[in-house]
Amino acid sequence: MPRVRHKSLDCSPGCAVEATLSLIDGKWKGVILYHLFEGTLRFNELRKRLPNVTQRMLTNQLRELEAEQLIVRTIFPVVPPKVEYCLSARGRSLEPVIMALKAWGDANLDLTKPTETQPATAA
Amino acid sequence: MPRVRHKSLDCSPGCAVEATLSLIDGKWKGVILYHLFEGTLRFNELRKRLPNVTQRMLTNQLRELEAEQLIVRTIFPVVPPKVEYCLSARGRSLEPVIMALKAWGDANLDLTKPTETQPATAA
DNA sequence: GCACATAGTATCAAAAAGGATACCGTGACA
DNA sequence: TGTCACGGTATCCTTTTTGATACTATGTGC
Repeated sequence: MPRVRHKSLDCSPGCAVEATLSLIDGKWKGVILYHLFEGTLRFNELRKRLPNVTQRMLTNQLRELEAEQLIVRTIFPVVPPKVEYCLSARGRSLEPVIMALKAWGDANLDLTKPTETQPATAA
Repeated sequence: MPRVRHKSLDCSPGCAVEATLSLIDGKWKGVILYHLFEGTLRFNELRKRLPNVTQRMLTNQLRELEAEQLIVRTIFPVVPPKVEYCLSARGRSLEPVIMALKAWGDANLDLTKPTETQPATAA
């Protein structure tokens, strides 16, 4: 059982909000989950989608998500090593949360992709 | 400007998820926002609704939420001091997010209120 | 033998988040 | 004068999260 954000929330109203947040609030977790909604991905595939993530952080966060049973990690007995990650049913049920987060971010935050897709027209 | 969770997300797909999370992921922020959806609250009213929160943490988190323009802090020129907190329009637009978090937590997490409402039947 | 691909692990350090506790300023009232 | 209500602030400390960097194990192919 990883980090417990609140020792005891005494389940006052709203505690479910905090409890859910505590499962997904580590750096990169939100975006990891977002990408896994598209389907199963391997370690390096995930890594390529997350700019600037370190191996260590990616591993750590994946392990925590796994421990909370939000994702499933499948190890293949082959060489080179092959490991796949996909959402569990429980993880998949977070879709409304993740999509609400994305929708709010898209609507309310100025997230500009410097170049690459949209050449400096809105930058 | 408080903590920046990612120096630069380069706005890869899904970065809005992380960006939004970074605004609400401090301890107590989720539940603070939840309570403010019911309406304006004073410092001590909030405090009473959050078991175990320290003054320091409550103040800090409120200040951060204010800095991100999610809440509005109104100071009344009276003694004893009177300060009110309410959601900004921007903060109010987070309702789908907060409610999705709560719904998921209610459905998927075993949040048992030790006693008070339900005398030790499920504890 | 070496290089490769893959998914890590190990170790140390820096930065950030959160906790504990005492203290503070103001006007009003007895 | 002291006490009260209120919303803090100050200070020091502990814990957690994240970062940086080097190293690892395995089979395969040259």
